[in-house]
Amino acid sequence: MANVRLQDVAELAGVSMKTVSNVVHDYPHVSPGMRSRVEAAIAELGYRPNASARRLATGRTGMLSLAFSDVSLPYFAELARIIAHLATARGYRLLLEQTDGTIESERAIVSTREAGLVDGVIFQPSRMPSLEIAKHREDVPLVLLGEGPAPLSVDHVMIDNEAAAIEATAHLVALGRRRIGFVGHEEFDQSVTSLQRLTGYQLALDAAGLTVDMSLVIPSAAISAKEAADAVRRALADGRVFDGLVCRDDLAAIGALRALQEHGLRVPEDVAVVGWDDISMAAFTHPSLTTIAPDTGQIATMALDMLEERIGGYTGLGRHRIADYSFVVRESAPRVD
Amino acid sequence: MANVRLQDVAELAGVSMKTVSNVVHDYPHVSPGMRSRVEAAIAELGYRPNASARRLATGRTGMLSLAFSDVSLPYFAELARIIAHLATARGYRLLLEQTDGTIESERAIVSTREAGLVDGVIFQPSRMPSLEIAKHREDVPLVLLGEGPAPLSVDHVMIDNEAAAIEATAHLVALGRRRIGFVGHEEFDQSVTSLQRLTGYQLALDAAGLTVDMSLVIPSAAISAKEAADAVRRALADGRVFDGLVCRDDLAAIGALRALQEHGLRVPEDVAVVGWDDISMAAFTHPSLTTIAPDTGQIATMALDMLEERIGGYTGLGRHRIADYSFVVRESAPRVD
DNA sequence: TGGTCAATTTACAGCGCTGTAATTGCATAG
DNA sequence: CTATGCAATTACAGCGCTGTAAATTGACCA
Repeated sequence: MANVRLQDVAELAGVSMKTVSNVVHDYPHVSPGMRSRVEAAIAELGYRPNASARRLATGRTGMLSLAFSDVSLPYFAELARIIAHLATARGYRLLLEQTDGTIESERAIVSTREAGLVDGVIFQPSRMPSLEIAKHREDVPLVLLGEGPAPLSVDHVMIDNEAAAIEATAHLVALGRRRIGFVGHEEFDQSVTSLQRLTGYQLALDAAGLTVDMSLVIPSAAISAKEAADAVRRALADGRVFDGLVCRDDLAAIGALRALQEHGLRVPEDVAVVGWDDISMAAFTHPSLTTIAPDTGQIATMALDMLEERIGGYTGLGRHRIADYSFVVRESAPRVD
Repeated sequence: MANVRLQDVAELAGVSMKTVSNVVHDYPHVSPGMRSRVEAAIAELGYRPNASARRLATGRTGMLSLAFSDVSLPYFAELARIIAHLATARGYRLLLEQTDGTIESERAIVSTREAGLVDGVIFQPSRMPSLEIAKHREDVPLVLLGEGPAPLSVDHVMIDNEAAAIEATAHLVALGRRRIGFVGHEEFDQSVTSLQRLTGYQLALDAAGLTVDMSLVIPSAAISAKEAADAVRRALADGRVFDGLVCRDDLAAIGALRALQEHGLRVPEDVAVVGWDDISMAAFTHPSLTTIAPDTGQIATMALDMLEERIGGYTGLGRHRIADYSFVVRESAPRVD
């Protein structure tokens, strides 16, 4: 059971280490006789290759790390699932890194203390602007998710947050809503994501000839259903009146739904609500959520494609890819007839 | 920028490799002068230790793998979050492995092809019985989550599913419910978890002098809100009548809530619902969910404690630890007055 | 019987770091 | 002024695998 080495297998089979190595790797030019002899020896000794040694010799780890604030946020969990699957299909294992949205952890992601830990990193920052990321960057291939355009020395994948926010807001306008609020962005220390969505919201109101009423822009102490619900409760208690709500994400929408219902307001009759992310739960809330659905499969694929190109040695400028999204209409803000 | 080695730093500082290594590791017996000289050289060259080489030399990887069916299930995502945090605090990084609940992937988890990939594995099986796990087991430290008691050569952490199911069911009985169903377990190929919960449900009904009506035991095609909702919809369309529902997990409960509401039934007035897991969403559904809340922090801590003992060389028999849970009463099955 | 060429197989030098054992330097005691 | 002991530092042999280049084998043909 103790550590069996390539050497041991080689001795038992009476061949060189390299031949055993070739058999293990299905190297084509190995004669059938040799192959079966070696395989027998491998089976007899219960040999298993040592990953660390292989990595040291080849310089590749076969691992990618995926970094974002918090896996327990459904959007990230669902994204992690997809990326993990695709990465596995490409022969990589996935390391999970949570930053909790603190800038220190984010810096730690970008400037790794150790070399040779992973072959590449997929990172969705929430605090660091890409300018700083570009500076801190070490020589590990890196692809950013969900960041805005910026001094690009690093690859990016994102959806057009602004356009999506415009679409969501315009949908509420088309439903005849006039007092449309925005819910769930950070109160201070705005993330780039929230900012882009807010911008789209404002642009759409503007285009519809509506003015933004700042009392209807309701920040939340954190990205969570709880904080969003609290924020909306306070706004309602405060006497704010709205007939439509664009939410920073589905969690905020779920919190808002809850607060509205507690307050005796009907969704969508009294207040129409649009969420963001299309987490799987969005189809099962009551009412179900109309929401922006980023094409996470495409996001994951684009990110992995670019990452593999970098790993393969590509050193061009940062690329900036826009992934698709769709607008999923459900009960909380039904289709316009 | 190219690879700087310990050797390079040593030459620049005019000392031996080992001294540099000692500085890097904060080895106590290094004179202050030497230390600062070496640190200057490290900074000048931008040296970063190579993880693979270190691992090969020490035999430790500093990585744990966490394996379960699917990170996008909220319970697992939330568990992963906690385990990742605690693991980080103990100096480990977490590798994510999803099995999709297939027995092949589960076998792959237990009988790793490569040695030296991770120092230990935390694994929540959904298909493999622990007897088979015990057989397939390679020599990587392993702790199982959520498995039932069984031929124990492997460590386990679980909550008392049966007792919790009894408590949940008894709560509905105490609310005066007499036609209590069970929702959301697998239709075929029952997971151990579902089985234990079903057993508790039956025992509690039995203890209350109620007979189990098999038409109220509603399996679901998969562990998801969607399938649970479909199953409940079919049951209702079928004319089945119930006034209480014990759900295999919160996802099933959320699906059930949705199907009941579509059918015009009020929760909890017409049907009281109890979920399981206390995922963070459980407090924000409408109505919020009464649910079994496993102490995931404790589960994670126990698992890591045992795993570290194994990594440290402990080779005793498998231990079987029972973690706490609490019963959280919310709107979907309110407190008995 | 060689000669030629391609298919197999091998020897060996690292990959970069750590553990062990040995060595050096230096202060204190005798 | 030497003996003693301890702290600081070093030399070096691996950890187990792979890539390279060279060696061997064998088939086939002249």
